[in-house]
Amino acid sequence: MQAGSVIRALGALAQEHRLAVFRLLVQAGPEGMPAGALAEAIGVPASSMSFHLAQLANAGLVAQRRQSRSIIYSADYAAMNCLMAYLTENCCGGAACVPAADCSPPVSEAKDVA
Amino acid sequence: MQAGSVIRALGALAQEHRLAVFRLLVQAGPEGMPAGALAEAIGVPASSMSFHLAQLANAGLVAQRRQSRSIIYSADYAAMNCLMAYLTENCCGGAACVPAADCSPPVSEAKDVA
DNA sequence: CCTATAATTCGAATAATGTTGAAATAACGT
DNA sequence: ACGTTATTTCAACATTATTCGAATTATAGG
Repeated sequence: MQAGSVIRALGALAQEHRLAVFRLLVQAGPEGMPAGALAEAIGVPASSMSFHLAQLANAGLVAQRRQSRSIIYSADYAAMNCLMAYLTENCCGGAACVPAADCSPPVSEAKDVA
Repeated sequence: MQAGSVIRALGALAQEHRLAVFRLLVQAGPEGMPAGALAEAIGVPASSMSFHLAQLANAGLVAQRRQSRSIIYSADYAAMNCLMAYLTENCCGGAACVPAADCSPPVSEAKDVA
């Protein structure tokens, strides 16, 4: 995976609605969900959802197929795997960066640090 | 890890210069690198680098410490691990999404798209 | 052919990010 | 205190993202 693709993929996921959509699609499995259902689930107008889905598709994170009048989107698990692989190999130095890591929130998470 | 933190981390890495900086810092190891060296390595003015480093720090991906006149930045491996963990658990469904995955570029990828 | 449904594209406003030089801050040596 | 070096902060500007209604395209059924 090339740096350019990685940046597109990261950028696609670095947005509230799109991250939510992608997670919905992962949960939905290979069957996927139609665009309209996603728009309703997330609570954005159809045109906005279309924009976000285009970003995810451009990043290669979702696939689309037409089924009658609906367009069904589904998560591309392989692409997600590739992204993870890149982050592991090229950003984490080829192995689990650090033995364990806690991952529990340090304080309140409300104000964030500087 | 919270969705908000994840979005900040993804957004921090979803930028050419910042991804490059982060990878440099990972390579540099725990010793890290001073801001000036990073600016020169990437080829951006000091004020721009400062901006990007602030984004990475805000996302919790890098740590900073002062050493004499320099401020040394270093990758926070644990944070990267947490991000990976979130992506795996919440986006890939708790396991390696798909058995293998090829990850080889489809065409030339030389020019990269937009 | 006409109507209804499902999505996308267009366009134009608003918001968020990225860039940079100049000024401010911090640490050091003299 | 002064000058030098290393970085950050400020402020103005440029670029890119996001939002969403209206218009458009595509499919299906009478």
